[in-house]
Amino acid sequence: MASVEEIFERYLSSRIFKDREKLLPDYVPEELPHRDEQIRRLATVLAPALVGSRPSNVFIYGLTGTGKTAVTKYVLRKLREKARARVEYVYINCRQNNTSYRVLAELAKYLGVKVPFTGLALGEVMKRVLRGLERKKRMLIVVLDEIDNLVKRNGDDVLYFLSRINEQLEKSRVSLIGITNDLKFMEFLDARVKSSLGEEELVFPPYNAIQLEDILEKRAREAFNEGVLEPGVIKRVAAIAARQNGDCRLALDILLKAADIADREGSPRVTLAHVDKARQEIEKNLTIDVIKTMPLHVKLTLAAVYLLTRRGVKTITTGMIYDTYKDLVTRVGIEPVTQRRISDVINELDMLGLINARVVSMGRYGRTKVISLSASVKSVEEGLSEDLIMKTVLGNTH
DNA sequence: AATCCACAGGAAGTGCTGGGCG
DNA sequence: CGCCCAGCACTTCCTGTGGATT
Repeated sequence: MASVEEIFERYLSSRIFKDREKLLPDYVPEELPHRDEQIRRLATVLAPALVGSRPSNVFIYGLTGTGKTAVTKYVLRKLREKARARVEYVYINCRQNNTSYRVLAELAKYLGVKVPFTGLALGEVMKRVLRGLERKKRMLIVVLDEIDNLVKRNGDDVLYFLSRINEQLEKSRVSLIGITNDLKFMEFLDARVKSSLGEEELVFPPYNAIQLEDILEKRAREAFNEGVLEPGVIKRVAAIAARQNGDCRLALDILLKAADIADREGSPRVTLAHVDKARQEIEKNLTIDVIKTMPLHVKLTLAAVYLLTRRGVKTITTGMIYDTYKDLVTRVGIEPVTQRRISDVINELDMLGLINARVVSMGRYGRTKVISLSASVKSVEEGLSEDLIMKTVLGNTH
């Protein structure tokens, strides 16, 4: 075991990083390669704000890691500089603030209006937001990132409110920018919200391997000392990310992790082996983190799938999972939830990417879902065993 | 061609939490 | 204090259905 001094000392003498910050996910670089088209279009749409006229609402589509958030922040920052305080923007992430109430509360907080984090009626929060806006006397651009999280759970009442808010405002104006990685998102919306929100649409295509390489190359020059990357490292990282729908965030994640691993090992260079290790570790940590934070019955359901898989069952169905689940539950002395609920839980696990579920008709033998584990058996095992109850349940099941 | 399985998944409601407001 | 609010995990009750078997 290295002493604290040794750890710090080694970190300071690291010859790998020049500026590690440049690889962190919230860093927005001064240059966004291969997004000129999107930057130009967004700037064109927002430009009217400079002369005090309300820009059209914008809707931005694109898979994760295609630069949607980065481009939006980039353009808005420039806009605010040029506009000299006449234009402001709020950025609200709807994955963290995933209810109608929380989004409005976040907006209120930005406006300097006091709103408790629970307890009020929605209408009351809307009133306060309105009052806060009038007091501001500004052009405000509201960015709702990962907006699909909001609508799928809560419906579009907040969106409806926001999209018609200008009718109730005299001294201020509001424009909306909605960002989503769900391409079918618009279908969920009320027609009126749809037409209002989709005044302008912007699509962010995924990066291909060559573009990713280019981006990584530029970023690596800022973040690393010269010559620390073994040849082929960037190509490998780009290739992995390109396979994952051209996800640039993932690419930067892997690169950072690989460098961290190399650093920790005291290696003077980042090698291809480090990249592979980083990819595995990221994948594993992701699933373990998800599993750790799941509620008990979801964990038990996943455990049921895990057990059936380990027993070598060929086609796992909803009914089988429910039976195994009930078995596990009674073993810990808890009341089982209904099959209806487990049916939903299975869908949740599917969406989290931990399992793979698809509806299949087996004719005479009914219509059900066929489920398979899609996360690695090992990470599931590890994720579940962090839970004390799960540990005992799985412990005496062989 | 009709049947019927084993669920899917919608709708509505309940009970609880953690907080309002007057 | 009593009543109201949003959100959540869950229940109850329900209708719908693809296709192998009869």
